Amino acid sequence: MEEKIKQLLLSNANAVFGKEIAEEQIQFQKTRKDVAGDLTLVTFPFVKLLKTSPEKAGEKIGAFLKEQLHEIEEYSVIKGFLNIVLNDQFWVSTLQDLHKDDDYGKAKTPSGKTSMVEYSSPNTNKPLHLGHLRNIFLGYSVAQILKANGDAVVKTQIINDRGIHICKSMVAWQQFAPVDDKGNRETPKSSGIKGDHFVGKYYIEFDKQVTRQGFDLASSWKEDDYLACNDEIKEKLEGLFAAYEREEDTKKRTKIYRKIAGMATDQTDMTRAAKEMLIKWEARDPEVYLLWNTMNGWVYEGFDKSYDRMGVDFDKLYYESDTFLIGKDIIDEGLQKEVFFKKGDGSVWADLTDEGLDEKLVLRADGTAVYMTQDIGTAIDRFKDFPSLDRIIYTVGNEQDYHFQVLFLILKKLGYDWAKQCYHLSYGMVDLPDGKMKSREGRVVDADDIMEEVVQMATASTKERGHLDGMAEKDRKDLYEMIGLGGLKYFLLKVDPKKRMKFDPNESIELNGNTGPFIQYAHARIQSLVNKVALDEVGEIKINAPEKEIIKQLSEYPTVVKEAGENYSPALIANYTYELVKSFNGFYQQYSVINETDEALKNARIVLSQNVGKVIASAMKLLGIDVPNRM
RNA sequence: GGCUCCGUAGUUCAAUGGAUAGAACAAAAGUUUCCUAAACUUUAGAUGCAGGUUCGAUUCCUGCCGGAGCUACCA
Repeated sequence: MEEKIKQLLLSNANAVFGKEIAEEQIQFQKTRKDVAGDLTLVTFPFVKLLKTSPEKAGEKIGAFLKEQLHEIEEYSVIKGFLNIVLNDQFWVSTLQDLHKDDDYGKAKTPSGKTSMVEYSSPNTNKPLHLGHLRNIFLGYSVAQILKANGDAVVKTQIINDRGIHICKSMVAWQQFAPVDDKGNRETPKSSGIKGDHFVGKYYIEFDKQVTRQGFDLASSWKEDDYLACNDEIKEKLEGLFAAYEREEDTKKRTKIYRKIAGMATDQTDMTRAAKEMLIKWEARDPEVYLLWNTMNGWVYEGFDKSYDRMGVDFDKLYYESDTFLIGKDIIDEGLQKEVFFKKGDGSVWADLTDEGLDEKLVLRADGTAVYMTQDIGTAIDRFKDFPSLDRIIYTVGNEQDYHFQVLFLILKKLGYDWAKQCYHLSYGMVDLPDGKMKSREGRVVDADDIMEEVVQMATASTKERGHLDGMAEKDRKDLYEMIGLGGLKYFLLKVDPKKRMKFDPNESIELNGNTGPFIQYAHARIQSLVNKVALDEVGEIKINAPEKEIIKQLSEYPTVVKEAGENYSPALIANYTYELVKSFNGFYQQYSVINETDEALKNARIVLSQNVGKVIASAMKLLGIDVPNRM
């Protein structure tokens, strides 16, 4: 309808306004709740053009439109706002149309675009945490939304299975894992710990031990009057040690301790062991490779279980152990082409100072790859694998904004046209009440734990309501999962992805109010309702104001799906659905559907309810959330 | 220090430059002979500060105050 009015005004601009107008001047918005109207045109933009008051402009346009369009019942002008009331017939046919549409909300024609969505880029040295959950749910949902908008979508994952951090877990396991009487080290199987958690335990152990070693080393330097250090470091260390001994507050003391240890950590035996292992790994040392394969295998077993519970999947996997080699080749080529340059120590850099950025390391002096090396390789590999690819969407936290700015720039400098089609879907961090999560220090909300917890909560509150008489045990279990995970997903997706969000593990995830279960409950109730009536033939339909309001909301759904796609924002879908459900709940409370005596009105309410249910299910599907028929 | 992002009810979140800044939770008070009360209805409560642009600013610009991130031969 908006489009119809827009076209009408544009093509009759001379008749109505006496001159041509620009499309941007025609601005619609939703009519305020307390004002009669279904559609509001903002008339301020015409004031200057027509040299008249906003009221007069509104009158003029209103009169013209009413004359032209039979759908317009009446209109009113309040200040700069032309409020248009559409007649009931328009809304009845709107309802009938969307009722017939099984794919309501989705694009009617393919966009012709192929989009790759990367979400989840786990390191294989520790289990997933709450931050990954936001990342994974966000990326999965964006993939669904892009599909709904007609894209062909490839869901992918980049598995960071190599690098110094992996070597740290490996070194720690070699050095600290308990050995049984047969001489075998502890494994996930022997310890009963899930594989990813098992490896993560050793990564944390590495950090703990290396910190202690670092401190000890620095202390020994102190004994020897910092013989091993230059003056600047010596001075700093002296100051830190003095502060350490003076400080009484344990927390601050720990902080200083870490700082001292950090300064010396690079020189410890453990760090050296990890670095040596990385070099051996890149040289494909058989022993190191075996260890690496074994430990990564443990982690994948764990990840698979987690992904399965999350209900997400991938079409194609990329491993950095493969793509870093491509990256290294490209670095060579880039050196030839003088996109990169080599420093005296052998390290390779990209000079981005002309672009207002700094120099960026792309290969270490010892020849090993850094993150950037493999990210270059991965991108190239992807466009090789999928020649029809139009764009890659990287779902990665905003702490890496700079990294992606640099990556895309380097790809462009290397001459890849598609670099401009790469988009960093940058989402805000999940904060705990006392700040950021630090996985290195083990200060995280674990993904498996939080999933389990929220399902437990869903189980408890569902049992409490007791709506499940006659339901099989298996179905109940599935329902608890659906509600728990639905609550968790909705919680993480309802917030604008770009914004940082807070999560308090002590306050459990809310299941009342603006939540997943609130929406799931509305769906269950609607199913229960429509199951009570025969729906084969829709007879005559009549609507009143309350029905009209909800039809209006339903009619906005396709626009919301489109906007969610354009903005990569599942939050828009979540908020829309919440508003829809709130309206419907109010309606449901006040008016009876199956006891309505006016047949035409009853028909309308049944069809309306059914389609609210349809849109709820469709919208939640786009968020990766399932909805139950009973709860 | 440089660059970037963020400051909205007690708390967690909304608001393409548009009308009287919306919800939820927490607080207070109600609604079950009736389609699932995980619901519904009331009440109270907010744009960090100071300027500027605009018919109109939570939104855009400048400064200040407060918080975060990046600025690693970490990932």
